[in-house]
Amino acid sequence: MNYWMLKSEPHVFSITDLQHKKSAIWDGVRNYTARNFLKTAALGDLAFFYHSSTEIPGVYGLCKVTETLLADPTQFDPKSDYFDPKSTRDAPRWHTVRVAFDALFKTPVTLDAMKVAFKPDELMVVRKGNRLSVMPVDAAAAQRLIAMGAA
DNA sequence: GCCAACGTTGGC
DNA sequence: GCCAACGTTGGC
Repeated sequence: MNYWMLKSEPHVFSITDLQHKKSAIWDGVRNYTARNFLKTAALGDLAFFYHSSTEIPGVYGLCKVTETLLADPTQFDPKSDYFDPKSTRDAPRWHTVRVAFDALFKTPVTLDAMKVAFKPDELMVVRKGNRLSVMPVDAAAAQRLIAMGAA
């Protein structure tokens, strides 16, 4: 099983939004590196839900991959901010996953806390200049994050 | 294929 | 709102 970190701006879509919806397609990823990571996600993978561009950025909980290799529907929608005129139904450019709400962290793991707890080579999100919205998390770091969130 | 200009992300 | 650190675009 793989672990991921998924970034979202909470004023657009937050983990409590996901909690209410139960599950959601992770749409709007328009970066090839991030998409390529999403394409390797497998059923049952666990993802850390990261709130970005907010007062206290950090991981607020967990979700789980329940469907893989979905064509992101927003790429076909001319009214969507994520519309991609170069994408066709036959050859979609943007694939993503569906995630289901799993848990809220008892204690959110803030970016500040992650910077203290992890070296840059241990966790991508604390690397300088990192802007990826989808990142892999290795098993050791994942276990530590889960422990920090549950404490 | 190079690279300048431009756009975006996201912390601060 | 600023700006660093990217990624993308398009002329050549």
